[in-house]
Amino acid sequence: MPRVVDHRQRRDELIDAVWRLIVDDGLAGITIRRVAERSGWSSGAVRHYLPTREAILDAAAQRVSEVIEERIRAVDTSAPPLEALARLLAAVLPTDEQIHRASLVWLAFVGQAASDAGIADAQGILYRDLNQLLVELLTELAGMGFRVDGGPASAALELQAMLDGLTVHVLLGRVDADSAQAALRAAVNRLVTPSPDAALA
Amino acid sequence: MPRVVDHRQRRDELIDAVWRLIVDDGLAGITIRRVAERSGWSSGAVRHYLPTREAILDAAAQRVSEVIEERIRAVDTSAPPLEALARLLAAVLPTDEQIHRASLVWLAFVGQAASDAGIADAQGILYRDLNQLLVELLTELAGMGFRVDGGPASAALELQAMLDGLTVHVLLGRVDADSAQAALRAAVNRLVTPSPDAALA
Amino acid sequence: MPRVVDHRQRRDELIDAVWRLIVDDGLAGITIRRVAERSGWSSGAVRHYLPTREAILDAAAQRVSEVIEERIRAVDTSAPPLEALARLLAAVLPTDEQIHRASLVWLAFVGQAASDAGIADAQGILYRDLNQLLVELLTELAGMGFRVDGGPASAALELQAMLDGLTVHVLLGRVDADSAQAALRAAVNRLVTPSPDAALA
Amino acid sequence: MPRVVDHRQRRDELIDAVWRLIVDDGLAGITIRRVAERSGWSSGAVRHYLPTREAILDAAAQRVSEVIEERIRAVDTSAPPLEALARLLAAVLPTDEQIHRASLVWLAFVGQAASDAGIADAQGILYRDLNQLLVELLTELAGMGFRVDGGPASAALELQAMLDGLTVHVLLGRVDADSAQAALRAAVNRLVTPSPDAALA
DNA sequence: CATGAATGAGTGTTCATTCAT
DNA sequence: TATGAATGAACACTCATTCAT
Repeated sequence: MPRVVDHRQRRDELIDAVWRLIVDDGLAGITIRRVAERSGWSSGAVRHYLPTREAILDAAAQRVSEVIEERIRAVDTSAPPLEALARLLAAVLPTDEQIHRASLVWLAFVGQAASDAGIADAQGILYRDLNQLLVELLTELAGMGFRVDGGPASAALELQAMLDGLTVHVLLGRVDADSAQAALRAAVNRLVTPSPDAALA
Repeated sequence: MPRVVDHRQRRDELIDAVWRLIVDDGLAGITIRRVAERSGWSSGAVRHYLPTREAILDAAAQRVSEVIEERIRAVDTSAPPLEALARLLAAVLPTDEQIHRASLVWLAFVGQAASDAGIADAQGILYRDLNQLLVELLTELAGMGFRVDGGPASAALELQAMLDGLTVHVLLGRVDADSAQAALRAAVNRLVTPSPDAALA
Repeated sequence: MPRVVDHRQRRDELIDAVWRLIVDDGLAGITIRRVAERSGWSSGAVRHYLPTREAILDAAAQRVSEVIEERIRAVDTSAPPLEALARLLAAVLPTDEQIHRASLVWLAFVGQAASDAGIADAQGILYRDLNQLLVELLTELAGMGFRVDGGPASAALELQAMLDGLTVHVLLGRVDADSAQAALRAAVNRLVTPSPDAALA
Repeated sequence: MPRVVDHRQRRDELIDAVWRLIVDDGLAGITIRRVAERSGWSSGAVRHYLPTREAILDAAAQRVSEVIEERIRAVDTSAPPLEALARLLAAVLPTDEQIHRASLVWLAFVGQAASDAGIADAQGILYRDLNQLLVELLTELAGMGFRVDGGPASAALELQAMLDGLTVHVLLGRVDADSAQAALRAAVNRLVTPSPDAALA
């Protein structure tokens, strides 16, 4: 049993080294040797936990999803739904160090997803999970009498697109994180409005 | 007199081969040998026009910008501004074969832009040019009495983020092109509305 | 535990292969692939011990100095000083197989020393060590009442020049080793003569 | 006829470029491309005068011999023979810019001569011509009543060895030109002495 | 005579991977 | 579990050489 913990921890150390390499040099900078050097282990030891280069990249990509999912789950959904929605979107925008790093790695993999099934899977799960959560929240809001323009599915699609687009632009230094967050809030306010009925009530 | 060769055309042939390789195998699939094989030229001949791997990638990235800029310029801006705006956004979404290919290559490079100055430059120019055009159109609309929510700069930022986000999702098969286009149109209609004054007139 | 290997011995094997290549084809014949073939190892294995071409050449050049220094140290300096001097010079002339091979490699590197600091260093050490030893012996002889024409420093310079010149000519087949040795002995006898005082005694 | 002059002149230009490359980077720095760049001609043009790399190197090596032979022939042999001998040796030591450059190129080729017949030939001719001239002068001196230690052939061998050895050491910065010249003069004076008979006369 | 386009072999080097210890 | 020796293919790049113009 303690062995398992060791194994998990060692793998995490290695994946962290992979992330650092990706942040510094991009995906092209990932080689087993460099992962070994960065992590302080021998290349043979790396192989025990991440046997091939593909495994290394898959693990790093999967970890991105895990980290972001964790942030999503950490959002307090007991708040008023409109506030919860805003917090959720804020949680996945690259606003602090942790999510910024994770997003940089995500960005590095996005281009690979088009021609690499493993990467596409890891990113697809993240996409679908967030999409599902957005649809749920928007459906809940609709049930509470809010007007959700175009319906929950369509609104979720718009928000998620804007979220990913803003993430790209923030990471590439074209937009600052505050403007991105403001833009996202404005979009939410335009998509989800108090219903006329509610206003009458 | 030396053999006469149309340098521009040969370069274009080679870049086309590079694009095909990127579409098929992603950026990692680009090697000088493969470019040579795909293009039907020897590796030495490739070197005449694209002397290093970096030059190959830069040329391919720059071509993305050129192709998309061309599509932007081809949009009929003499149409009513709201229609022109819609057409512009439709023109850069991956709806037909040409822009789909270009966008796939764009996507492959997006992740590299974070750690490669040359790529970042080529993509930055495209970003700024489109941003400027969006701001201009939205400013024009504001001048015509439309209400542009948050002002032209903010609205342009939102639209461009959604555009890039949708592009990513369409390319990765998460959203179909029609839904993307509909989402974009809906966003425009929510951002740009006939002013109350105009309604009275 | 990793496979246990005698690094020193493996390196020596490789350097020996390098020497054989230099003797056969000159410096221009040194490529990593050829070193691998000659030594019977794979190119990747060569890299373990001599990671770059420069390292290969430096190691080969350094070995020349080591081999010749060893021969110098092997000279019996307890013999009468005039005899010791003659033996020293004979030891570094290409008279037997070992020194002949070493001198051929030395010759191959001499031309490189003018534009390669690493080679120049390896050869410079050898030059200075031999020069110092010559000066010491000549000084000793002067102290014993011999007349050293021009003084020890000047005489050492002359002898070392003649030694290297003779080496070149022997290696290039212009002079046979016996004539070279005779010439060197004659030069010594002309430079170092019994003093008139001693003659009187 | 004027064509021939052109051809000769063009070749000389090219060989001069080769020399400059050798002086700067050593023999390994010689490539046809670099010769073309240095000379200001296209690589195709170089080929007209020096069709292969081997031809380039042979021409450069041969020119060394020509330049040095010219210097030898320029020595005034009408001077008193002992003086003429000193002047001859001084003329071929790297004392001025021209002979220094030529000697650097000579040095670069010396190591190649052991494994390259073409180079060996060019250098062999120079060696033999100088040897012959030395033997002649020494024989003449012997005929004039001087004592030539060991006889003209042996003395020539010694002087030529010292000359080449000193050249190497001067070029590699181990000995300055003045000391070299002094050493050579001292050696001459030791080898060639006024005969006792002559002294009586 | 002169150009430079084109070839394809060869270079040093890096790499993922295997495996004996 | 862990090491690092060993392999050999692949990489970017350079080169000498050929040849159409």
